[in-house]
Amino acid sequence: MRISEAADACGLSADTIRYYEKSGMIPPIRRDASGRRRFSAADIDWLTLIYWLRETGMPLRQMRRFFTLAQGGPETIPERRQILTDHASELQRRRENLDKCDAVLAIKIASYDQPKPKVTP
Amino acid sequence: MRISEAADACGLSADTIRYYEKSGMIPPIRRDASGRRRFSAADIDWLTLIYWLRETGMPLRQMRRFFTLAQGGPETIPERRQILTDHASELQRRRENLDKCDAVLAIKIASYDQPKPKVTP
DNA sequence: CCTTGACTTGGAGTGACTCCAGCCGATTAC
DNA sequence: GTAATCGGCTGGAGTCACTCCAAGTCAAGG
Repeated sequence: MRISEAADACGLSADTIRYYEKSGMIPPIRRDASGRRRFSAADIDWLTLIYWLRETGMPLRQMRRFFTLAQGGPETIPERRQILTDHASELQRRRENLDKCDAVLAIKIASYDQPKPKVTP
Repeated sequence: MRISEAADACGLSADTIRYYEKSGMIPPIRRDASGRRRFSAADIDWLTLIYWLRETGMPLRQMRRFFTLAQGGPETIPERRQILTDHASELQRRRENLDKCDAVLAIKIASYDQPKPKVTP
């Protein structure tokens, strides 16, 4: 797979993939004879996970940590699991924020329908 | 109210409030004799709305647009309402993303518990 | 009067991209 | 066969939304 196909497959842009490779959040991608990246299915899997972590706001620092651990052996699994479960709790917090914001928006929008509530009309 | 109190009240940092004032997303705040900002209750209300919009990822460009409209008369209400309802749909999209990411995380976490599914053992 | 602490400004630094110039190699068009 | 086009390469500049800092002002407390 070439970078444009990889980008389509995982949802990240080609620029972002190159940037992630440069900054060590994904393994160095294999190159063909003319120096172009060729992505394996495993690369795509990794990029897809990264895509979802990013999409829900995981900082790159933490992704990098996760990647470094994944390079190590299975003894790093507990910490990897911890990072993912921590992120899952973060998602819960975000969901609550969305709810709160929904409420604020609903109140604000409603206030446009009843623009000036008179005091004892 | 002074800036530190305003920051506590709305959830934004003092630096962020100053930045938002500089870049025209909130009205210029009244100053006291020695040039310090004094925040009214209306200022805090505005900042609190801004806080929730930002917290759920509204770009500053759009907040600025919304603020500019709010400076205008009630004839800008339809567009203001539109911005808020658009943002509410965006929140819905984000909520779906969170769900999707939850699923991806659950699968990944589960894979640590059953690390190597043997093919017909 | 001196210190402390909260505030002011302008400007530099950061994270995470995003875009672009200028180059190279492969494919297609004539 | 060679010209044009396409996709990809690198390094570096630009952007967005802060965040931090230096250097200065001002007010209150001891």
